[in-house]
Amino acid sequence: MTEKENSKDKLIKTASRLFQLQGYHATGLNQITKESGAPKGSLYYHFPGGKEQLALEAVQLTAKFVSDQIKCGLDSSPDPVKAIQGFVEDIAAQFQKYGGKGGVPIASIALETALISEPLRKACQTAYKNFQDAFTQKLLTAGYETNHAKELGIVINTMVEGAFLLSFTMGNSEPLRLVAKQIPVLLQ
Amino acid sequence: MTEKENSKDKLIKTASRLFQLQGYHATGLNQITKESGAPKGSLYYHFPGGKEQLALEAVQLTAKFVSDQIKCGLDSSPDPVKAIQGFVEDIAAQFQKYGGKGGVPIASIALETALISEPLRKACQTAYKNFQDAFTQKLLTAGYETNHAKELGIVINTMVEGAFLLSFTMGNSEPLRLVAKQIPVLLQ
DNA sequence: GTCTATAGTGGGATAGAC
DNA sequence: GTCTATCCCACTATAGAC
Repeated sequence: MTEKENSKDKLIKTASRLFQLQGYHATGLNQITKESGAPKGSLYYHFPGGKEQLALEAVQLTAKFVSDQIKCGLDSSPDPVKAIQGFVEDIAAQFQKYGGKGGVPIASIALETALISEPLRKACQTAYKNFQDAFTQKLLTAGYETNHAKELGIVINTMVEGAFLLSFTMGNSEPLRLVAKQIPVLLQ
Repeated sequence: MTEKENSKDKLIKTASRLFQLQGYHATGLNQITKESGAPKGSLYYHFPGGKEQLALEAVQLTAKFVSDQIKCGLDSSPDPVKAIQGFVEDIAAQFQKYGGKGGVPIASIALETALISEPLRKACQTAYKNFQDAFTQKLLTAGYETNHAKELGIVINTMVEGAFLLSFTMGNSEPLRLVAKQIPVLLQ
């Protein structure tokens, strides 16, 4: 295995960041190759499917990153209420650290491409399902009834996504913090 | 006053629909003028500020439409729990009626433009604030304490937006329906 | 108020050398 | 694996006639 980061990985990483920041249509392949530092001629070699394929792999990278972040965050406490609440508070803190200028993972690509690219829509769908599963698993481990845990996993995911979207738009972490505050009510 | 719809209104209405469906960058001014039926040369006469100004007025139109829809929906019952729950259920039903292909109001433009156009960001922010106020007012009328009503208004807004985004991406109204189901828990 | 033409830019994608 | 050149297309915006 190579120690150095190869061109393909650099392209995916940069694409992942730029798509999240600027959205799908506003991000050009020129900008991606330039900022990635990858050779300019290598894009269509690694991604014969062009922009769509690159976006697909970028979504998968973002999804894995976020998914790991959720699972790691939920390990902070055996109590699911404290763990999930703490996780959302962490997101709020992280949001403020970047001045609310970091973009919203997955959501931009999901909204822009769900109706025009079924592969991209499915990738975003899979991402969200994995997020939900992470919450659901935590609740199952804590003894929640199966169906209840599944439903709450989805609802928590919706709250976090919605709060992220609102905090981003308002330039203010209040929605994220308020969602964190309501977690105990929801999980009572 | 003119009985017929003027060109400016037709442009705003079409822009509002297309931006919601396709997003900001994927929607061209050519398509808007064509589908609106407005004279092709009239766009920059009515909107000297170009695409940004048109989008601004489109966001305001969408915002007013959604805001009225919320207020109207919340009038269905004096009980805030039933009213809000019924409203979210109505959204879910409406979502399914259009096969989940109607796009998400405000969110697409918010995500695509918040970092590149402060006027558009503020328009989206104002839209969300109005949505939140509608929920908050309902809770205040029902006797909820001021601060609690404000916080819940924001949280309900985040849940609806998040559920809309997830339902749209998953092509499934389940997130919206599950959020409706949790409203009584949240507002207990 | 509306029309046409066009400037000027940048997009995604391909071909063929190396 | 990488590079350069290039094609074709779409976009926003402006100028100037009517």
